[in-house]
Amino acid sequence: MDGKITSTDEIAELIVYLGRAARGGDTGSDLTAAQWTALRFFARANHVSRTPSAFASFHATTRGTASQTIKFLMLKGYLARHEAADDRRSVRFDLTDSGQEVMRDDPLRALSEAIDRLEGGLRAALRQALPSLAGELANIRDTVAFGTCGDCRHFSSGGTTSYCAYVAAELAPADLGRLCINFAASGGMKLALPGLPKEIS
Amino acid sequence: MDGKITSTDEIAELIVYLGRAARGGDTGSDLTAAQWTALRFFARANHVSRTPSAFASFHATTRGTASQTIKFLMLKGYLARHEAADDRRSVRFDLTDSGQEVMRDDPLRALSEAIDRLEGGLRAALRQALPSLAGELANIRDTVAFGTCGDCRHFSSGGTTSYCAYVAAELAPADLGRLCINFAASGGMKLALPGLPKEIS
DNA sequence: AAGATTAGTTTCGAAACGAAATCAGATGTG
DNA sequence: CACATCTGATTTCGTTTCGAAACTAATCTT
Repeated sequence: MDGKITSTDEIAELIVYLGRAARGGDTGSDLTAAQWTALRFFARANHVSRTPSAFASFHATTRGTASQTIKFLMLKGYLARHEAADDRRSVRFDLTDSGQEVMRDDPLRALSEAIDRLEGGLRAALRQALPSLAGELANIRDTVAFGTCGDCRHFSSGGTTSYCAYVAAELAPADLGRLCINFAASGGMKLALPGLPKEIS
Repeated sequence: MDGKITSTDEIAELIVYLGRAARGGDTGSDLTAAQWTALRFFARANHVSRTPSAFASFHATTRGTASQTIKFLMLKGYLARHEAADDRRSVRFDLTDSGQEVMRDDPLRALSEAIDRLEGGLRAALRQALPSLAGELANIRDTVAFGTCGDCRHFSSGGTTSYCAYVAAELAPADLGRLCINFAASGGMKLALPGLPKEIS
């Protein structure tokens, strides 16, 4: 195998390039790239996933580093810390009003705008291809994948209600489009079971 | 505008997520993420773009930081330094044989494999959508875009020959799929002209 | 009850980074 | 030509980020 550049490699590199180009936008705010990623994660994760460990896993870093990032956001007043009721080791972080507000300056908005200007068919293709890629990559790497409840195998829709078989409970409608650490792709992928679900707090 | 999560935002976040998830793969090699990005860049940039400045622009960092990363790769013996013939301030870095070899352990390979397993239509859509996104994003940000010669406005194909209007010279066939710092999207985008082209050395 | 796991945090050293200063060569203007 | 300006590359310095490891506490397993 020589160093030939294939079309596939070009795509892979473009994804990395876009991801990096989008992260630092200098919107004048005072958050670093890691802090933006964390704030974004806590804004978009469902309530069982808004923990330091889940964020560390999502961000492919250690829990220690994740703790530091979160601590800073808490000092800034963008995140509020809540202790879980069922497991006293666990904590959950939610965006404060001030955190919601600063999210409006998310530098990722520029990328979103670029996506909005894409031709509709291409955007639909992205909407289909990227989650699939995330699942495949997690499979190859043998790590946990992230995805939204609506795309998850544990999810089932019964008429007007939404149910998650993993936490064995009804889902809030808002959670349908949210990230979950217990995500399992609908295809034939392996589950990553770290134990079994607890009550939702 | 409240904090509602749109499908477009999901796509943007997925791109960032994939870009980060792909970067650190722990292939057992001794390169950091920044060093991998640099090595990959010098492996895939055409010969007028294999300079510290071009890499700094590509990687959205300063020339100083870029110099350090490159210096390390040179100490490792992965990059060779060549002084440009036409402009004696300028230097060019090329992969050594040893650099070519270590590229086989590129952690990005996992993402490439995932892309390879995509259904063909989706892969083609990515191949079309991502360069377009890169151009749009650069446009919004008012920065320089990167793209391959084959997608570039300066490029024209005359039968068996390939020509670049920017350097006013024939293109090596291998450069067609290579990154160029003088890239201009085919659409109606602005040019970033830092002067005018010199001879190719 | 004892050991193993898991969640979260803290500490510490290495790496990345931005800003600024330096130097050499190239370009532009009067 | 002389002078100012600009560009490409590098070095230094201080700050920030990050990963690894150590640590505490709670939970799970047997």
